[in-house]
Amino acid sequence: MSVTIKDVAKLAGVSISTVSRVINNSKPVSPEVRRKVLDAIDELGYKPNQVARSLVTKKSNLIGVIVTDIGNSYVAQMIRGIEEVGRMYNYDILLSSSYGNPDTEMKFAELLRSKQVEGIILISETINKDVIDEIKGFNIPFVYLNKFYKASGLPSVSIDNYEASAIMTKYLLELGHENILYVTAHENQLGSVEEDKIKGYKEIINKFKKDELILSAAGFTIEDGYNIGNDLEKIIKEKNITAVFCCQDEIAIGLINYFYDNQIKVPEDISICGYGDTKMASIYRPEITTIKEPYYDIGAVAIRRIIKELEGEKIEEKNTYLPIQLIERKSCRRI
Amino acid sequence: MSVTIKDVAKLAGVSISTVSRVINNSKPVSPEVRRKVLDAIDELGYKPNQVARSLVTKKSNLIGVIVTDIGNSYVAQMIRGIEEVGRMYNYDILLSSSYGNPDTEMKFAELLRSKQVEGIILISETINKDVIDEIKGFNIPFVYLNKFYKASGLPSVSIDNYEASAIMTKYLLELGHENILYVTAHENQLGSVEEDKIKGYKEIINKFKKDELILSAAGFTIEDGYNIGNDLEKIIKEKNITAVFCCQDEIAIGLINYFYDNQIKVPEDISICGYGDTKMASIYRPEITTIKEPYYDIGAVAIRRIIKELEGEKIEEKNTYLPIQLIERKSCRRI
DNA sequence: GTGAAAGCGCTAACAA
DNA sequence: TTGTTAGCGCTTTCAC
Repeated sequence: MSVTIKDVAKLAGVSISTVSRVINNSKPVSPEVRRKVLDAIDELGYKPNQVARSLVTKKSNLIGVIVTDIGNSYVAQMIRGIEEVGRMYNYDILLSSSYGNPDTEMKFAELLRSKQVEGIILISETINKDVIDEIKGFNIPFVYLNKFYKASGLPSVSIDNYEASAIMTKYLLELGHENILYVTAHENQLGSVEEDKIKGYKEIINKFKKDELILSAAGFTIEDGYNIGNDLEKIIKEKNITAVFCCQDEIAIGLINYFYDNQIKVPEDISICGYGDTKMASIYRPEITTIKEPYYDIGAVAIRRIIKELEGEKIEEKNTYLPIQLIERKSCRRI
Repeated sequence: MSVTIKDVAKLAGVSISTVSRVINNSKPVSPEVRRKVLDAIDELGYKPNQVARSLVTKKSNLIGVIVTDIGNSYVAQMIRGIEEVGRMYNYDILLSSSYGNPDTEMKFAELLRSKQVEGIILISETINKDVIDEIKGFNIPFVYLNKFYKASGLPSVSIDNYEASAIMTKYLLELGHENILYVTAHENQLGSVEEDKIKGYKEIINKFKKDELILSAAGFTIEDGYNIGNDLEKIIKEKNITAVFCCQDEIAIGLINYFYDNQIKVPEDISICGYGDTKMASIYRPEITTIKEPYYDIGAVAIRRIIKELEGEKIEEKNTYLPIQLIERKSCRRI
C-alpha cells in the first residue's frame, strides 16, 4: 500500500519520532540524521497522511462552506475569495450546495462538523434559524453571508445597503432624473436588506422633494424582472418616469430584456440601473450602471475572520462592512 | 472536549464495539441494548468523528476537484453535477482552484492526495502533462475534463466536437447562408478540440461546395471576440459573409458587443452563433443560437465514473461522449 | 539529539 | 450477542 512514516524510519535507520521531527521541524535533529531521513522520504516518495495527523492534532485545516448554489456568479466569486485567502493560510475548502433546502443545509452542517472542519461559512439566501443555531452549537468560528437578508447579531461581512442605495439615488438625481422608480424584490419583508435599501432611496427622494415610487417584483431573478416589464411600462408612462433603480442586477437585466423585446431603448427611452455588479452587468449591452458589492472581498474577509479567530484573535465587531462603489456605465443617461 | 464513542459506551453501559456496531449497523445488536445506545447518543449529541473513522477504514468519502477557476460559469455547472451526484453516494467535494497555474495544480494534487481523497477530477483548460502523470501515479480513480483540449488516452467525459460543429454548419446552411465564416480560438493548435471542430465545419462546407472561411481570434474570451470585431467587419464586407460561427459563446458575445457598439444589428445585419450554451447565451439579447455542451451532465457522469470504479466496477471506454443539442435561438436568422 | 511508548477516536478481528 | 484488543498513521510526552 501507501508508504508510511514507519517505512521512512526503517529505511533511514531511525525511529519514527525522528522522522516526525524532521517533517514537522518540531525539534532539533542532527544534520546527518536529517539528511538520511530526507533522502529516505525522497526515495520512497513519502507524503504524510493528513488524516492520521488530523486525528492527533485535532486540526483538519478544513473550512466548510455551505452555499445555496455555486452556479450563482456572486456565490462563485465569494468562494474565490474564500479559497484564495484560505489557501494562503493553508486551509482547504469543503464545499456543499444546499440548493436552498433547509434540511440539506442542516445535514451538511452536521456532515462538515463530523469531518472536523475548523470553521464554517454559510452563504445563504434565506434566513434559517435552525441551521444557524445548529452551527453556533458547534462552537467553531462561523461567518454568515447573506446578500438578501440582514444577519442580525451574527458574525458577517457585508456592505452598508442603506448608504449604497442613497448613493445611487443621488446619482440618478444628479443625472437630472425627476421621477425615479425603485424596483424592490419583496416589500416589507422583515429582516430583508430591502428595508435598508428602500430607506436609503426614500431618504434621498424626500430630501429632494420628489415622489416616492416603488414597485415590487416577485423575486430577485432575471425572470422576475422580465415579468414586471409590462406593469412597469404602464407606470412609466403614467408617472413620467425616466429612471428605474433595480434592487438587483438580475432584475435590471430582466427588465432590459423586456424592453429589448418590446422595442424600448435603454438608456435612450429609459434609464435603468442595477445593484450588485454581478459579472453580467459589465458584459451586458448596454453595460449596466450599478453598485459594486465586493463579493470576492466579502469571501476573503469572511475566511480571514475565521482564521484570525482560529489563531486566537478576538474579533470585536460582529459585522464587517466593506466599502462600496458606484460603477457608472451605459444604462443610465443624463437627462 | 467533543464527545466520543467512549462517552457513549460509558453512559449506555456497554463496550465501545457495541456502540460502533449500532452506529454502523455492522453486526446484530439486541433491541434493548441498541435502544440504550441510541438514547445515550441522543443525550450526548454524539457524532462519530469521521477523521478517526477514515484512518481505520481508509475511506475518506472525499473526492478532490481541481478546477481552473470556479468563476467560469461552465466550471460552476460541472461542479454542480459533480456535487449533486457525489452527494447521492455520500461523497463530499474538496475543491481547489489553480487559476491556471501548473505549479498550483501540482501542489493541489499532492495536497488532495495527502487528505486521502478517493478520486480526483481535474477540470483544466490547458494540457499539463506533469500534473496528469502525478495524479495517475496516485492510483486512484481519475477523470480529466477539458473543454478546450482533447484528453488523448485519459479517462474523460466530453462531447463529439466534430459532430457538433458539423451540425451547426449544416444548420446555418439550411438557413440559407452561403458564406459562413468560422471563428476559431487558435488555429493549428495541436490537441485542441478546434482541430475537430474545424474538421466538422470544413467537411460540411466542402460537401456543399462553399468557401472555407476561417478567422482566428487570439483566445476564448469575450474580449478576444470583441477585439477581432474590426477585422471581421472588413472580411464580412469583402467576402459577403452572412453568418459567423464562433467556436465559443464568449467570442460570440464579444463579437455581438462589438457590433452593438458599432451599430451593426444581430441578426438583421449578420447572423452569429456560439458554442457551449453557457449561461449567458440564453440571457443575452439577442438570445444566442448555440451548441449545448451539457456541463452539468459532464460533471455528473465524471463523478459517477469515479464512484463506479471505487465500487470495483471496470470502466470499459476511456472517454464517454455525451449527446449534444443545437439550441436554436435568436442570433441567427433565415436568409 | 534520539527512541520508546502512549494515545487521538474509531473499526474489525477474535474470543467468549 | 457482546467485550477485549490490536491497530490505522501520526504527534508528543518522557526518558535517556
